[in-house]
Amino acid sequence: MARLPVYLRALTTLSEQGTATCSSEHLAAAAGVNSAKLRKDLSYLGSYGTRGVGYDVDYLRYQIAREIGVTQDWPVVIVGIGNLGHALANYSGFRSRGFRVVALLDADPRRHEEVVAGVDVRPFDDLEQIVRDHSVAIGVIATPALAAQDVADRMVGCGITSILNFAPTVLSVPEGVDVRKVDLSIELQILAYHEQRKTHGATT
Amino acid sequence: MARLPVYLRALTTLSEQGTATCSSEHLAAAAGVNSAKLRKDLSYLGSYGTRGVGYDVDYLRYQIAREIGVTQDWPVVIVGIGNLGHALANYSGFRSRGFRVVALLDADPRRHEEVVAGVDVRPFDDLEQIVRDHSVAIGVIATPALAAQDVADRMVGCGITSILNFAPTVLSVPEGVDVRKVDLSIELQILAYHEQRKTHGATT
DNA sequence: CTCGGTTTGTTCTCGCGTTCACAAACTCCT
DNA sequence: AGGAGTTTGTGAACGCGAGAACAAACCGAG
Ligand SMILES: NC(=O)c1ccc[n+]([C@@H]2O[C@H](COP(=O)([O-])OP(=O)(O)OC[C@H]3O[C@@H](n4cnc5c(N)ncnc54)[C@H](O)[C@@H]3O)[C@@H](O)[C@H]2O)c1
Ligand SMILES: NC(=O)c1ccc[n+]([C@@H]2O[C@H](COP(=O)([O-])OP(=O)(O)OC[C@H]3O[C@@H](n4cnc5c(N)ncnc54)[C@H](O)[C@@H]3O)[C@@H](O)[C@H]2O)c1
Repeated sequence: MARLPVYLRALTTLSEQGTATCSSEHLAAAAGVNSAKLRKDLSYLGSYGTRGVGYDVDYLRYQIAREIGVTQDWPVVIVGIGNLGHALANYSGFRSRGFRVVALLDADPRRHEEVVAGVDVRPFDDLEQIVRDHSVAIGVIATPALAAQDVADRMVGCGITSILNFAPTVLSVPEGVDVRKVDLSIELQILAYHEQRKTHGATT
Repeated sequence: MARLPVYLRALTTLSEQGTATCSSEHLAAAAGVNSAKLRKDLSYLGSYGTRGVGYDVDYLRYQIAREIGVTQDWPVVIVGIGNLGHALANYSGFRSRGFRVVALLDADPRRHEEVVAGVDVRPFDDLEQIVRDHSVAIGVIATPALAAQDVADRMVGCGITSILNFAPTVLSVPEGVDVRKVDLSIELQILAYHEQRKTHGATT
């Protein structure tokens, strides 16, 4: 389920606050979901709670982390080191959650002199070798929209099976490759849509 | 619906390619959805297609833009001009879609000397005045997680009713305020989850 | 040991979104 | 003008996730 990471973060927060055990009601409130939904999600992993008591925070946290795969170390490559690529490379929240940026790639030779967050920017053509050397399975695309499909094809071609795409394009990839799209303009447009309905008061 | 912006972008692409009219099948492929779903979504706005022919690209594009509210100009404030805030402020895709960044706010006085993308960074305490002067309805939070709830409260307090949150926290806001959350770590964790299932081959 | 209070795990129902399938409507060719 | 082919708009069935409700299990007090 896509909610497990949210639970994981809520549990981490609780653990840092010194909470040793918590009820589904409490955790659900921290995660912003219904308590019945939370219990159903957790029961899908197994019976890690104790009736009448609740869940052991650290134990449940480990179980969810194991289920998601955060106990492993995931090597990641980022392609397109522009505005967004810089921010992503500098983001500490990735490493702390088991994701290790092994390479930053860009097609622009002028970028290749840069070192961002301790990793030097390398030519995009190094992709195949880097993916092979580090067994990379996850790639991040932060290039302009026009280049995104080409980058995705190259990624798929050398064995990457999960792509996080920031470019505003629908990528076509073969079966078995997961793509998640983050489109900030669309997020804003959805907000604007609701905003317009609020003020304009359309009822239809 | 949350898919309208996707259709809008697909239509824009088609228009730039010189396509004057298109079938629901064609547009659905470009948007990555089922054609029946697309037709039902569009019929919700009205009957803008012609049977046996398809949809007039530019006409439909305008109708969707009007429905979403992209024909208007939406003033936006960004709070937290760190790594991510810089990238957002520099992003040209916002302005081209009707969103105008009227202010960049940060609590750190050292940031106040900076000018990012032609807009100078101002103290966070200027929030109320800026929102009032520009009738801002949409706020973007790019601060660390600990500050996010405080920032959201201040935003709500001065009349902002739509928030785009990049901090990894669940914000609690009163009824009537929309919050959309973008959490990149969660996106990666979802990919890792599927990745693990692929390789490890769990069947349960 | 028993009983009341508490909380999980699960079942059942409801509602929504998706998808199929088809009639209505339009174009073009003859 | 008429018919064949094409495409929209929509009614109906399907599937699935969400939420309510309840029984089973656990703890602690007496
Ligand atoms: N900056 C933002 O806040 C933001 C917000 C939303 C979406 N986006 C999207 O993210 C993407 C990147 O945005 P940005 O602001 O960083 O753009 P940018 O122009 O600053 O950076 C793009 C980088 O990609 C590199 N590049 C171009 N073609 C390439 C290729 N074929 N292979 C490898 N690298 C290539 C360029 O050299 C450049 O360094 C864009 O698609 C944009 O629409 C950005
Ligand atoms: N950088 C990324 O790529 C990335 C990716 C995913 C999520 N995030 C999240 O986005 C947020 C920002 O990330 P970042 O890398 O830009 O962090 P950052 O530390 O570079 O920037 C945060 C900025 O917020 C300012 N700030 C702190 N408290 C504030 C307050 N109360 N009011 C106003 N401004 C305040 C700081 O002065 C700083 O300039 C974080 O919550 C982070 O978890 C960032």
